[in-house]
Amino acid sequence: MRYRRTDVVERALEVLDRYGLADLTMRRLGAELDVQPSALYHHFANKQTLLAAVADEILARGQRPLPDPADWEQRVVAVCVGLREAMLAYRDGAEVVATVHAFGLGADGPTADLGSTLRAAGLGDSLARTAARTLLHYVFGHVSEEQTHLQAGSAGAIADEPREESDFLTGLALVLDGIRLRRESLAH
Amino acid sequence: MRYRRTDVVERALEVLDRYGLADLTMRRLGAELDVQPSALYHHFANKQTLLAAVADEILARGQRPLPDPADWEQRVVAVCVGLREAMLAYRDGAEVVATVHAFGLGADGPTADLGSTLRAAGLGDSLARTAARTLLHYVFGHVSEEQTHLQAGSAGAIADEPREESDFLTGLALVLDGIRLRRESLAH
DNA sequence: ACCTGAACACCGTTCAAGT
DNA sequence: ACCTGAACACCGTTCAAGT
Repeated sequence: MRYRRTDVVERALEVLDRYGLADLTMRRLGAELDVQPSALYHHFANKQTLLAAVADEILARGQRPLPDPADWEQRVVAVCVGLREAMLAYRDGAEVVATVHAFGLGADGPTADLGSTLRAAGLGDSLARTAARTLLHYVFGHVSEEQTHLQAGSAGAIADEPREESDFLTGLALVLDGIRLRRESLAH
Repeated sequence: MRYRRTDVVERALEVLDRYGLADLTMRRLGAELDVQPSALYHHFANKQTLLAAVADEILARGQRPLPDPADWEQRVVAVCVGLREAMLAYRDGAEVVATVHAFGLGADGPTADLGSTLRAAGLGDSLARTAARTLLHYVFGHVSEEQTHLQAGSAGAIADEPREESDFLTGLALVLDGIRLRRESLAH
Protein backbone atom coordinates (compact mmCIF):
# COMPACT_ATOMS: atom_id res chain seq x y z
CA MET A 1 0.00 0.00 0.00
CA ARG A 2 1.00 3.59 -0.66
CA TYR A 3 0.03 6.40 1.65
CA ARG A 4 -0.15 10.15 1.65
CA ARG A 5 0.71 12.49 4.50
CA THR A 6 -2.92 12.77 5.61
CA ASP A 7 -3.36 8.97 5.70
CA VAL A 8 -0.45 8.74 8.11
CA VAL A 9 -1.88 11.47 10.36
CA GLU A 10 -5.29 9.76 10.30
CA ARG A 11 -3.77 6.46 11.39
CA ALA A 12 -1.61 8.17 14.01
CA LEU A 13 -4.78 9.65 15.50
CA GLU A 14 -6.29 6.16 15.73
CA VAL A 15 -3.21 4.73 17.39
CA LEU A 16 -3.12 7.66 19.82
CA ASP A 17 -6.75 7.26 20.80
CA ARG A 18 -6.58 3.48 21.18
CA TYR A 19 -3.17 2.98 22.79
CA GLY A 20 -2.07 6.37 24.11
CA LEU A 21 0.86 8.69 23.45
CA ALA A 22 3.46 6.35 24.94
CA ASP A 23 2.56 3.74 22.32
CA LEU A 24 2.47 6.17 19.43
CA THR A 25 5.96 5.33 18.18
CA MET A 26 7.32 5.52 14.67
CA ARG A 27 7.85 1.75 14.68
CA ARG A 28 4.37 1.04 15.98
CA LEU A 29 2.76 3.40 13.50
CA GLY A 30 4.77 1.83 10.70
CA ALA A 31 3.60 -1.64 11.72
CA GLU A 32 0.00 -0.42 11.88
CA LEU A 33 0.31 0.80 8.27
CA ASP A 34 2.19 -2.35 7.20
CA VAL A 35 5.17 -0.25 6.31
CA GLN A 36 8.76 0.03 7.49
CA PRO A 37 9.31 2.76 10.12
CA SER A 38 11.76 4.41 7.77
CA ALA A 39 8.95 4.94 5.25
CA LEU A 40 7.38 7.49 7.60
CA TYR A 41 10.39 9.73 7.12
CA HIS A 42 9.30 10.25 3.57
CA HIS A 43 6.24 12.08 4.93
CA PHE A 44 7.66 13.75 8.04
CA ALA A 45 11.12 15.05 8.82
CA ASN A 46 10.93 13.58 12.32
CA LYS A 47 8.56 12.52 15.08
CA GLN A 48 8.09 16.07 16.39
CA THR A 49 6.76 17.16 12.99
CA LEU A 50 4.39 14.20 12.86
CA LEU A 51 3.16 15.04 16.37
CA ALA A 52 2.63 18.66 15.34
CA ALA A 53 0.44 17.49 12.46
CA VAL A 54 -1.48 15.24 14.86
CA ALA A 55 -2.01 18.17 17.26
CA ASP A 56 -3.22 20.40 14.44
CA GLU A 57 -5.63 17.71 13.32
CA ILE A 58 -7.02 17.27 16.85
CA LEU A 59 -7.74 21.00 16.99
CA ALA A 60 -9.12 21.13 13.45
CA ARG A 61 -11.57 18.31 14.16
CA GLY A 62 -12.70 19.98 17.37
CA GLN A 63 -13.34 23.23 15.56
CA ARG A 64 -16.82 24.62 16.05
CA PRO A 65 -18.06 27.97 14.70
CA LEU A 66 -17.53 30.74 17.22
CA PRO A 67 -20.70 32.50 18.40
CA ASP A 68 -21.35 36.11 17.35
CA PRO A 69 -18.78 38.42 18.90
CA ALA A 70 -21.40 40.33 20.89
CA ASP A 71 -19.53 39.83 24.16
CA TRP A 72 -15.75 39.45 24.23
CA GLU A 73 -15.91 37.49 27.47
CA GLN A 74 -18.34 34.97 26.01
CA ARG A 75 -16.05 34.67 23.04
CA VAL A 76 -13.04 33.92 25.19
CA VAL A 77 -15.02 31.33 27.13
CA ALA A 78 -16.19 29.77 23.86
CA VAL A 79 -12.63 29.48 22.54
CA CYS A 80 -11.35 27.93 25.77
CA VAL A 81 -14.27 25.53 26.15
CA GLY A 82 -13.89 24.51 22.51
CA LEU A 83 -10.18 23.96 23.01
CA ARG A 84 -10.87 21.80 26.04
CA GLU A 85 -13.42 19.68 24.24
CA ALA A 86 -11.21 19.21 21.20
CA MET A 87 -8.35 17.95 23.38
CA LEU A 88 -10.59 15.71 25.49
CA ALA A 89 -11.92 14.03 22.35
CA TYR A 90 -8.67 12.08 21.92
CA ARG A 91 -6.75 10.09 24.47
CA ASP A 92 -3.74 12.13 25.67
CA GLY A 93 -4.98 14.92 23.40
CA ALA A 94 -4.11 17.66 25.88
CA GLU A 95 -0.57 16.39 26.36
CA VAL A 96 0.00 16.20 22.61
CA VAL A 97 -1.32 19.71 21.95
CA ALA A 98 0.46 21.23 24.95
CA THR A 99 3.78 19.56 24.09
CA VAL A 100 3.62 20.67 20.48
CA HIS A 101 2.72 24.20 21.57
CA ALA A 102 5.56 24.28 24.10
CA PHE A 103 7.90 23.23 21.32
CA GLY A 104 6.78 26.20 19.25
CA LEU A 105 5.41 24.12 16.38
CA GLY A 106 1.98 24.57 14.76
CA ALA A 107 -1.30 24.75 16.66
CA ASP A 108 -1.30 28.54 16.90
CA GLY A 109 -4.98 28.90 15.95
CA PRO A 110 -6.21 29.26 19.55
CA THR A 111 -3.46 31.76 20.41
CA ALA A 112 -4.46 33.86 17.42
CA ASP A 113 -8.18 33.63 18.28
CA LEU A 114 -7.62 34.67 21.86
CA GLY A 115 -5.16 37.38 20.96
CA SER A 116 -7.41 39.04 18.38
CA THR A 117 -10.47 38.77 20.63
CA LEU A 118 -8.63 40.47 23.47
CA ARG A 119 -7.22 43.17 21.25
CA ALA A 120 -10.71 43.78 19.85
CA ALA A 121 -11.85 44.16 23.46
CA GLY A 122 -9.43 47.07 23.69
CA LEU A 123 -6.65 45.49 25.68
CA GLY A 124 -3.54 46.84 24.05
CA ASP A 125 -1.07 44.67 22.21
CA SER A 126 1.28 43.66 24.99
CA LEU A 127 -1.40 43.00 27.60
CA ALA A 128 -3.50 41.08 25.07
CA ARG A 129 -0.58 38.79 24.36
CA THR A 130 0.16 38.22 28.03
CA ALA A 131 -3.52 37.58 28.78
CA ALA A 132 -3.84 35.13 25.86
CA ARG A 133 -0.79 33.20 27.02
CA THR A 134 -2.07 33.15 30.60
CA LEU A 135 -5.38 31.72 29.44
CA LEU A 136 -3.68 29.10 27.30
CA HIS A 137 -1.38 28.02 30.09
CA TYR A 138 -4.38 27.60 32.32
CA VAL A 139 -6.34 25.61 29.74
CA PHE A 140 -3.42 23.31 28.87
CA GLY A 141 -2.54 22.75 32.50
CA HIS A 142 -6.05 22.09 33.68
CA VAL A 143 -7.08 19.80 30.84
CA SER A 144 -3.82 17.83 30.95
CA GLU A 145 -4.31 17.15 34.62
CA GLU A 146 -7.99 16.41 34.13
CA GLN A 147 -7.27 13.97 31.33
CA THR A 148 -4.55 12.18 33.29
CA HIS A 149 -6.90 11.59 36.19
CA LEU A 150 -9.76 10.70 33.87
CA GLN A 151 -7.65 7.95 32.35
CA ALA A 152 -6.43 6.78 35.72
CA GLY A 153 -10.08 6.20 36.64
CA SER A 154 -10.43 4.56 33.22
CA ALA A 155 -13.83 3.00 32.54
CA GLY A 156 -16.41 4.88 34.61
CA ALA A 157 -14.91 8.23 33.71
CA ILE A 158 -18.04 9.75 32.20
CA ALA A 159 -19.62 10.06 35.64
CA ASP A 160 -17.47 12.84 37.10
CA GLU A 161 -17.08 14.90 33.96
CA PRO A 162 -19.61 17.57 35.02
CA ARG A 163 -17.65 18.29 38.20
CA GLU A 164 -14.48 18.68 36.16
CA GLU A 165 -16.16 20.98 33.69
CA SER A 166 -17.52 23.29 36.38
CA ASP A 167 -14.07 23.26 37.95
CA PHE A 168 -12.60 24.25 34.62
CA LEU A 169 -15.11 27.07 34.24
CA THR A 170 -14.45 28.35 37.76
CA GLY A 171 -10.72 28.66 37.16
CA LEU A 172 -11.36 30.20 33.77
CA ALA A 173 -13.72 32.75 35.33
CA LEU A 174 -10.97 33.69 37.80
CA VAL A 175 -8.55 34.58 35.02
CA LEU A 176 -11.30 36.28 33.05
CA ASP A 177 -12.22 38.44 36.04
CA GLY A 178 -8.63 39.54 36.25
CA ILE A 179 -8.61 40.48 32.58
CA ARG A 180 -11.88 42.41 32.89
CA LEU A 181 -10.55 44.37 35.85
CA ARG A 182 -7.43 45.39 33.90
CA ARG A 183 -9.57 46.32 30.92
CA GLU A 184 -11.84 48.51 33.00
CA SER A 185 -8.96 50.28 34.68
CA LEU A 186 -7.59 51.05 31.20
CA ALA A 187 -10.89 52.40 29.84
CA HIS A 188 -12.17 53.89 33.08
CA MET B 1 32.07 3.01 45.01
CA ARG B 2 28.91 2.65 47.04
CA TYR B 3 26.19 5.25 47.00
CA ARG B 4 23.15 6.24 48.96
CA ARG B 5 19.85 7.51 47.62
CA THR B 6 20.82 11.15 48.16
CA ASP B 7 24.12 10.70 46.30
CA VAL B 8 22.23 9.48 43.27
CA VAL B 9 19.82 12.43 43.40
CA GLU B 10 22.72 14.84 43.74
CA ARG B 11 24.43 13.40 40.68
CA ALA B 12 21.16 13.33 38.74
CA LEU B 13 20.80 17.05 39.42
CA GLU B 14 24.28 17.65 37.99
CA VAL B 15 23.55 15.61 34.88
CA LEU B 16 20.24 17.44 34.44
CA ASP B 17 21.83 20.86 34.72
CA ARG B 18 24.76 20.07 32.45
CA TYR B 19 23.14 17.95 29.72
CA GLY B 20 19.37 18.47 30.03
CA LEU B 21 16.40 16.23 30.74
CA ALA B 22 16.68 14.29 27.46
CA ASP B 23 20.15 13.11 28.48
CA LEU B 24 19.18 12.26 32.05
CA THR B 25 18.78 8.55 31.36
CA MET B 26 19.26 5.67 33.74
CA ARG B 27 22.15 4.39 31.65
CA ARG B 28 23.79 7.79 31.46
CA LEU B 29 23.40 8.37 35.17
CA GLY B 30 24.80 4.93 35.88
CA ALA B 31 27.83 5.66 33.71
CA GLU B 32 28.32 8.99 35.48
CA LEU B 33 28.45 7.16 38.83
CA ASP B 34 30.60 4.35 37.39
CA VAL B 35 27.88 1.89 38.15
CA GLN B 36 25.67 -0.43 36.10
CA PRO B 37 22.26 1.07 35.24
CA SER B 38 20.62 -1.80 37.10
CA ALA B 39 22.28 -0.62 40.32
CA LEU B 40 20.03 2.45 40.30
CA TYR B 41 17.02 0.21 40.80
CA HIS B 42 18.28 -0.59 44.23
CA HIS B 43 17.64 3.04 45.15
CA PHE B 44 14.56 3.82 43.06
CA ALA B 45 11.68 1.66 41.91
CA ASN B 46 11.78 3.27 38.48
CA LYS B 47 12.75 6.40 36.58
CA GLN B 48 9.55 8.25 37.54
CA THR B 49 10.40 7.87 41.22
CA LEU B 50 13.93 9.12 40.63
CA LEU B 51 12.56 12.11 38.73
CA ALA B 52 10.14 12.84 41.57
CA ALA B 53 13.07 12.92 44.00
CA VAL B 54 14.94 15.24 41.63
CA ALA B 55 11.91 17.56 41.42
CA ASP B 56 11.57 17.63 45.21
CA GLU B 57 15.25 18.47 45.54
CA ILE B 58 15.00 21.31 43.03
CA LEU B 59 12.15 22.81 45.06
CA ALA B 60 13.88 22.19 48.39
CA ARG B 61 17.05 23.95 47.24
CA GLY B 62 15.06 26.89 45.97
CA GLN B 63 13.27 27.24 49.26
CA ARG B 64 13.44 30.68 50.81
CA PRO B 65 11.69 31.75 54.01
CA LEU B 66 8.28 33.24 53.28
CA PRO B 67 7.80 36.86 54.35
CA ASP B 68 5.45 37.67 57.22
CA PRO B 69 1.90 36.83 56.26
CA ALA B 70 0.76 40.46 56.59
CA ASP B 71 -0.80 40.47 53.13
CA TRP B 72 -2.19 37.27 51.57
CA GLU B 73 -1.59 38.62 48.07
CA GLN B 74 2.06 39.35 48.76
CA ARG B 75 2.34 35.86 50.17
CA VAL B 76 0.91 34.29 47.04
CA VAL B 77 3.25 36.34 44.88
CA ALA B 78 6.19 35.30 47.06
CA VAL B 79 5.33 31.61 46.73
CA CYS B 80 4.95 31.84 42.93
CA VAL B 81 8.08 33.92 42.42
CA GLY B 82 10.02 31.52 44.64
CA LEU B 83 8.69 28.58 42.67
CA ARG B 84 9.73 30.20 39.41
CA GLU B 85 13.23 30.95 40.66
CA ALA B 86 13.70 27.45 42.04
CA MET B 87 12.76 25.91 38.69
CA LEU B 88 14.85 28.34 36.66
CA ALA B 89 17.91 27.47 38.74
CA TYR B 90 18.28 24.10 36.95
CA ARG B 91 18.21 23.37 33.26
CA ASP B 92 14.78 21.94 32.31
CA GLY B 93 13.79 22.43 35.96
CA ALA B 94 10.29 23.59 35.09
CA GLU B 95 9.62 20.61 32.86
CA VAL B 96 10.83 18.19 35.52
CA VAL B 97 8.72 19.73 38.29
CA ALA B 98 5.64 20.12 36.08
CA THR B 99 5.88 16.56 34.76
CA VAL B 100 6.26 15.09 38.22
CA HIS B 101 3.36 17.19 39.47
CA ALA B 102 1.16 16.12 36.54
CA PHE B 103 1.98 12.54 37.37
CA GLY B 104 0.71 13.06 40.91
CA LEU B 105 4.04 12.28 42.58
CA GLY B 106 5.72 14.38 45.28
CA ALA B 107 6.34 18.12 45.01
CA ASP B 108 3.12 19.11 46.74
CA GLY B 109 4.74 21.74 48.97
CA PRO B 110 3.74 24.68 46.75
CA THR B 111 0.17 23.40 46.39
CA ALA B 112 -0.11 23.18 50.15
CA ASP B 113 1.42 26.65 50.66
CA LEU B 114 -0.92 28.27 48.17
CA GLY B 115 -3.95 26.36 49.41
CA SER B 116 -3.46 27.28 53.06
CA THR B 117 -2.66 30.91 52.22
CA LEU B 118 -5.86 31.21 50.21
CA ARG B 119 -7.96 29.51 52.86
CA ALA B 120 -6.47 31.82 55.47
CA ALA B 121 -7.51 34.70 53.21
CA GLY B 122 -11.08 33.46 53.67
CA LEU B 123 -11.65 31.81 50.34
CA GLY B 124 -13.59 28.67 51.22
CA ASP B 125 -12.21 25.20 50.73
CA SER B 126 -13.35 24.44 47.22
CA LEU B 127 -12.55 27.85 45.76
CA ALA B 128 -9.16 27.89 47.49
CA ARG B 129 -8.28 24.59 45.86
CA THR B 130 -9.39 25.73 42.44
CA ALA B 131 -7.52 29.02 42.79
CA ALA B 132 -4.35 27.25 43.94
CA ARG B 133 -4.46 24.89 40.99
CA THR B 134 -5.11 27.75 38.60
CA LEU B 135 -2.07 29.60 39.94
CA LEU B 136 0.09 26.51 39.69
CA HIS B 137 -0.96 25.77 36.12
CA TYR B 138 -0.08 29.31 35.21
CA VAL B 139 3.31 29.18 36.90
CA PHE B 140 4.26 25.81 35.40
CA GLY B 141 3.06 26.80 31.94
CA HIS B 142 4.75 30.17 31.92
CA VAL B 143 8.08 29.06 33.33
CA SER B 144 8.26 25.96 31.11
CA GLU B 145 7.77 28.11 28.04
CA GLU B 146 10.15 30.74 29.33
CA GLN B 147 12.84 28.17 30.03
CA THR B 148 12.45 26.51 26.63
CA HIS B 149 12.98 29.81 24.84
CA LEU B 150 15.76 30.78 27.23
CA GLN B 151 17.64 27.63 26.28
CA ALA B 152 16.89 28.07 22.60
CA GLY B 153 18.64 31.44 22.84
CA SER B 154 21.35 29.66 24.85
CA ALA B 155 24.36 31.81 25.74
CA GLY B 156 23.16 35.41 25.97
CA ALA B 157 20.09 34.42 27.92
CA ILE B 158 20.69 36.56 30.98
CA ALA B 159 20.01 39.72 28.99
CA ASP B 160 16.25 39.35 28.47
CA GLU B 161 15.43 37.87 31.85
CA PRO B 162 13.96 41.09 33.27
CA ARG B 163 11.39 41.24 30.44
CA GLU B 164 10.39 37.67 31.14
CA GLU B 165 10.08 38.33 34.85
CA SER B 166 7.83 41.35 34.37
CA ASP B 167 5.80 39.28 31.91
CA PHE B 168 5.49 36.57 34.55
CA LEU B 169 4.36 39.09 37.14
CA THR B 170 1.80 40.62 34.79
CA GLY B 171 0.11 37.28 34.13
CA LEU B 172 0.29 36.44 37.81
CA ALA B 173 -1.35 39.76 38.69
CA LEU B 174 -4.16 38.94 36.28
CA VAL B 175 -5.00 35.71 38.10
CA LEU B 176 -4.53 37.37 41.46
CA ASP B 177 -6.96 40.14 40.51
CA GLY B 178 -9.54 37.51 39.67
CA ILE B 179 -9.03 35.84 43.04
CA ARG B 180 -9.31 39.14 44.91
CA LEU B 181 -12.55 39.98 43.12
CA ARG B 182 -14.09 36.64 44.10
CA ARG B 183 -12.88 37.09 47.65
CA GLU B 184 -14.43 40.54 47.92
CA SER B 185 -17.74 39.37 46.51
CA LEU B 186 -17.76 36.65 49.15
CA ALA B 187 -16.97 38.95 52.07
CA HIS B 188 -18.73 42.08 50.80
C1' DA C 1 6.98 9.59 -5.18
C1' DC C 2 7.01 6.18 -1.91
C1' DC C 3 8.97 2.20 0.16
C1' DT C 4 12.49 -1.76 1.76
C1' DG C 5 16.23 -3.65 4.54
C1' DA C 6 19.77 -3.15 7.26
C1' DA C 7 22.25 -0.78 10.33
C1' DC C 8 23.63 2.70 14.26
C1' DA C 9 23.32 4.25 18.59
C1' DC C 10 20.58 4.18 21.94
C1' DC C 11 16.40 3.30 25.75
C1' DG C 12 13.94 1.30 30.72
C1' DT C 13 13.63 -2.72 33.32
C1' DT C 14 14.32 -7.50 35.29
C1' DC C 15 16.83 -10.94 37.55
C1' DA C 16 20.06 -14.32 39.08
C1' DA C 17 24.27 -13.98 41.15
C1' DG C 18 28.03 -11.86 43.61
C1' DT C 19 30.38 -9.15 48.02
C1' DA D 1 22.85 -3.28 51.57
C1' DC D 2 24.53 -2.40 47.27
C1' DC D 3 26.27 -3.89 42.93
C1' DT D 4 27.47 -6.87 38.43
C1' DG D 5 26.45 -8.98 33.98
C1' DA D 6 23.56 -10.41 30.86
C1' DA D 7 19.44 -10.38 28.80
C1' DC D 8 14.59 -8.76 27.02
C1' DA D 9 11.94 -5.93 24.48
C1' DC D 10 12.04 -1.99 22.76
C1' DC D 11 13.28 3.26 20.77
C1' DG D 12 14.30 7.39 16.67
C1' DT D 13 16.86 8.08 12.68
C1' DT D 14 19.85 7.41 8.45
C1' DC D 15 20.83 5.72 4.06
C1' DA D 16 21.69 3.06 0.00
C1' DA D 17 18.84 0.70 -2.89
C1' DG D 18 14.58 -0.70 -5.07
C1' DT D 19 9.80 0.23 -7.96
